[in-house]
Amino acid sequence: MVSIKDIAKKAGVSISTVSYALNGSSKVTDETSSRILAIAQEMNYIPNAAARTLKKRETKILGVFLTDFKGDVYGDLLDGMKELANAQGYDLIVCSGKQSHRMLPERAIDGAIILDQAFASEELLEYADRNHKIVVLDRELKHKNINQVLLDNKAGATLATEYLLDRGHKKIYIVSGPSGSFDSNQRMKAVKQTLDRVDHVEWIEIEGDFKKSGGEKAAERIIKEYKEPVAVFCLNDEMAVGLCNRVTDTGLAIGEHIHLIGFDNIELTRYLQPRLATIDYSKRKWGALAAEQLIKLIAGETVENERIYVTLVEGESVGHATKKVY
Amino acid sequence: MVSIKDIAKKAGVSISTVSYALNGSSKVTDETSSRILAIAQEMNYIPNAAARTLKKRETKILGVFLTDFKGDVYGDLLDGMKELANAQGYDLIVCSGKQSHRMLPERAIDGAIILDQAFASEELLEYADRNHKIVVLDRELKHKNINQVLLDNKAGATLATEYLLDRGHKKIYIVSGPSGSFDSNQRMKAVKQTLDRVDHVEWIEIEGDFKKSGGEKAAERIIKEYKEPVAVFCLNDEMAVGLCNRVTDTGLAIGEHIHLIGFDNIELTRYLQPRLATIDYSKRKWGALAAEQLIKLIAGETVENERIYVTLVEGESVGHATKKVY
DNA sequence: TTGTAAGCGTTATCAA
DNA sequence: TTGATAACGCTTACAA
Repeated sequence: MVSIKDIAKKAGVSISTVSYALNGSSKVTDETSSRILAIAQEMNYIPNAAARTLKKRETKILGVFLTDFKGDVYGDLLDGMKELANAQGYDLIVCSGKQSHRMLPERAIDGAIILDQAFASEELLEYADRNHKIVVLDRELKHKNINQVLLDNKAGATLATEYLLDRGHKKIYIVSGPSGSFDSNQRMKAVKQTLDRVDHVEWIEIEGDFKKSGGEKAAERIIKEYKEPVAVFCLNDEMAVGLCNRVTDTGLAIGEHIHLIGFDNIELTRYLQPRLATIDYSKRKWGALAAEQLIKLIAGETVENERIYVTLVEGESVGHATKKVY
Repeated sequence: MVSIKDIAKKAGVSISTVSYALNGSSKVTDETSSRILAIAQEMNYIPNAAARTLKKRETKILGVFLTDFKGDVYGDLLDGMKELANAQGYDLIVCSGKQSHRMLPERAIDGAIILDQAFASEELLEYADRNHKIVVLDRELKHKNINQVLLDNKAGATLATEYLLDRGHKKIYIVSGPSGSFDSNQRMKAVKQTLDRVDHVEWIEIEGDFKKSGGEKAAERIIKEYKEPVAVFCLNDEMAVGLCNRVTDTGLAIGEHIHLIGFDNIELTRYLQPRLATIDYSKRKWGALAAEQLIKLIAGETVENERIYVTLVEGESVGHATKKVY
């Protein structure tokens, strides 16, 4: 491995001069500088990240922590983060699993973006106490070293619920996420608030898991209980997909007997028939904003918590209820 | 930041004793050791990765390089890698984009797994020459520091083609991947070999891109040229999904007018109607094997190139051709 | 069993 | 403008 020492020897200068030259400092003459640069090139010099990090106490790397590498939400989100990070001179790495948590306290990364309910809040607070910078996308956490960039779940869930109500539906199933999920809980709360304000609407909560299997299970129950057209709000699209899938085997039709709306607008839904009504938001922007906030935190700037806005996407999966008189 | 120096001071021992204790060396008495460990705990000591790496010249981190963070193939593949890596004491990080390449030469990782056609082979060979360890999943590359773990594309493409032939199809469209893709080229070659051996079969190649849009475009051409039932082999599932999607708008039916087979068995296809015939392989095993080979390379062991075996998954997307007499 | 000290490859301070 | 040198936090050969 060739180090600045080797270059210094070959160039007949000191290591500090080499370091300055390599870092483009104006302290060294253009002449020496270009001579050193040429030698470095010729010797195939590559700086050593560990040494630089040890000295500078920064890696210029951001880490994102995910529950697993599956999941349809991640693509654009990560691309958005990467794009912004790169533009600011940072690299982005994606990690998953408990083992990789150590990267933050051991300073293998300059900061972390969290999208993993399995990453305990207490652990995050510990790291924040040690002055590590964190952005959370999946919970509320108050700390000077932690910033939140959260979806406007309340607006989204309200939008979806009102959409069903506007179309005259009087019986609504809500398929929730796992009980620990922040997004699920927030969405559920908004749904209840909205429904509590109206009369003559029956609603039933079914506990789901944010995965396709949860939607399938919910479908089974709904089919069994089926008497007349009903509406269903799956608190995420992935469950809506599972539900659709399960329903197509039966005589019931989405958008006619079962009126379905989801949340997330994942790519997969574009391949559903009929098109799924859902709640949309820019995953790319979400990622970029998270990265931006993290970089600001690292730079020592104070930042406000941010909110990602959502919109309703209509779809033929929700039709009008057949009129009834009470 | 608390370092071993601080612990040494508090414990009244030297830093080397602290280091030995922390690393569980038997050179130090259990008594001193546990005293030191207690103090370390109490002081909230966390080792510094950069310092350790600088000294030991290893990070215990493996890097995977992907084209982007989208793509349906990755989930299980990455989980498989992570699982094996973790079991062997390694962490896995996922990187994307040219900027992150530096992690390998700068020694921020101990080795790399490549699944990104945009990562030039010349660049990889340079790194290999510098003694960095690499496993490639998307090309053939001969070097003592590079190992290949490739899909058995030939077997898969042959299986798929023969499946269509067995069912009596006489006109077959092949939708290829982008021209630079190793997988596409290998699959295409096997298709041609198989088809060259039979008579009375007409086949047409359509250049695709391995993305949904490529399948959609191919669908448009096939629909325009449609006279009687035809077979289509999309060289990956994602294009098959795009093709299906485009076809459902027309009067033509998959499995009846257009007999379709894909390659990859991505999760998405499970939500297609009718079920897509395709070529399957264990993405999890593929990932695990890649990680295993890389770790062996890093350990200095010599390893043989490996091959991932594939199987045919039948589906209603391919029916029997209506008999014809020539 | 414990301590001393060198060294990993950088950056950065201070002198020259 | 350049050079000597300390320091970053750790591991490890060698000495005590």
